[in-house]
Amino acid sequence: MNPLVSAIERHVELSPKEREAVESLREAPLVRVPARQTTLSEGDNPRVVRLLSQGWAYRFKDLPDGRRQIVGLLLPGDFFDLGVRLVDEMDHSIAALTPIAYHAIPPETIDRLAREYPRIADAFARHEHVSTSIHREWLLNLGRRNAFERLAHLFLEIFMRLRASGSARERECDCPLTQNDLADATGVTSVHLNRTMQELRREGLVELKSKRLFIRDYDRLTQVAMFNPNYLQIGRETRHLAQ
Amino acid sequence: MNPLVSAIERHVELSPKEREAVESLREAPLVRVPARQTTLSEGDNPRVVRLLSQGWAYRFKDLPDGRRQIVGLLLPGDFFDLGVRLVDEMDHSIAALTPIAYHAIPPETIDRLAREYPRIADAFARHEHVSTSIHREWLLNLGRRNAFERLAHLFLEIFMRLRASGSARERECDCPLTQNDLADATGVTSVHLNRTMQELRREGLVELKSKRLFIRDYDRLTQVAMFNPNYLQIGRETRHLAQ
DNA sequence: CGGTTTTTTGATCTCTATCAACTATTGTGG
DNA sequence: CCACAATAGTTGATAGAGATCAAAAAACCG
Repeated sequence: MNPLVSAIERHVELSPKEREAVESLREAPLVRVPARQTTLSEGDNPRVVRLLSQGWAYRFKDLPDGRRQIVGLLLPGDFFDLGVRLVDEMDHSIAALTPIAYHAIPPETIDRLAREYPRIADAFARHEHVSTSIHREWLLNLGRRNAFERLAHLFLEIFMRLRASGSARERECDCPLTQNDLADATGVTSVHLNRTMQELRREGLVELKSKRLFIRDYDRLTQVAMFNPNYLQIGRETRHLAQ
Repeated sequence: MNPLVSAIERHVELSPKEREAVESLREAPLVRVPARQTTLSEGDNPRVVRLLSQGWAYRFKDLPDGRRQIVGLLLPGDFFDLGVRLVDEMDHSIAALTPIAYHAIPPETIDRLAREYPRIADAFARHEHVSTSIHREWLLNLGRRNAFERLAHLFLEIFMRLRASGSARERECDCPLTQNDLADATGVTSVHLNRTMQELRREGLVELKSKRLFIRDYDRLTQVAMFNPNYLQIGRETRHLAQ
């Protein structure tokens, strides 16, 4: 199953015709960006809707003095801002984490699809809604969880999102983030992140080696992270697979 | 100028007919909620779109062990989740900060308005988009600013948002949050928040007394907060007033 | 294989949490 | 309008999580 269709079908069931319409988005020009390159900067005026086809990217913001915060991860099948056409200045930046390829879709195509197929419009809206819910969960993460819990939570989110798109195995998945990236996502320094990661490892909860994440104790991990998957709006059947 | 119309008109210019259509939202039944009451809980299935007419509210999430994080403020004129009809489980809760009154609008009314008046649909979308941008700025706030900078930033956001809706004076505005609320919004304890607030006062930046916020040194405040108003998408003319 | 990036370690400092009063302010019923 | 209760703000002492700085070890890459 390809992550693009499933990212939409996770939200609504599609008729064959609708699925075909969604698939047609893949005809939009494909743009490749090397790893670690910023593809969209705060202040830019984005002119197309982007649909991530391959690779991982992240949203980030930075402060004048160089402090940086990753505010979200983009996985294959994710849109970068469906509502972007309405906005004239990006409030944040987006960079490739790995080499990526995205489809550059003219906003009119999105509008047309949404107009012709109300269920697809709903799916787009839900996709945006989930992105926002994720932001809120991250706010809780940064504001009220400690480093250990935060990292546990982040790993679980990655694992759950990948599994929902069919890209994870039973208890492992890709995770191309460096400790530096993880530190920028969890709001700690990389030194402290390193120590926190060792603790997760020592506790037999999670291991990360050669860009691959291994969940060693799923139950205890969800417990220490106080992970409640409802914010991801993953359907019942998918959530069921979690057990 | 009433905050409802201006909240929409901030985003797009309306024709008299469009303005009338927006005004018609105020015919929706008005619901009153006493201060400090939770009006919508995580897990609930919201059936209407709510438009805050009077008073302040906040979004929050909490952890099983009682830690709580405020993830956003709702001011008069704000919608609580236009996209709510698409969702079957709230990912967060909403509570009244002061006594509030909101309009309970059937989702069909929103849909109809959006269908009939594309510019209003755009305004709705922008409103949602700004809410999301605010979440991202808060992520930066919690992840990378220290307590002093965070609080300075929060005060500026409140001031700027109120001023954009015409509810602030030159250098002061309402601010009904207790120190406990401010602590929950900035991710620190109330004791530490108290000390941070004293420092802001001592430095001659901001004062808060009897629920009223006084900006004592706007320039230095924006500087220490590293405040960049672009995320609020406040129009050029409004931003101009900031000086 | 040599150079770069990433991970790891140790020592020390600082910011924020915690706990436990205490004071001031606000609000309410008599 | 006062009295008292409840809420909100303040203080001090101490503990702990996470930051900082500097450098070494390990992994990765062309």
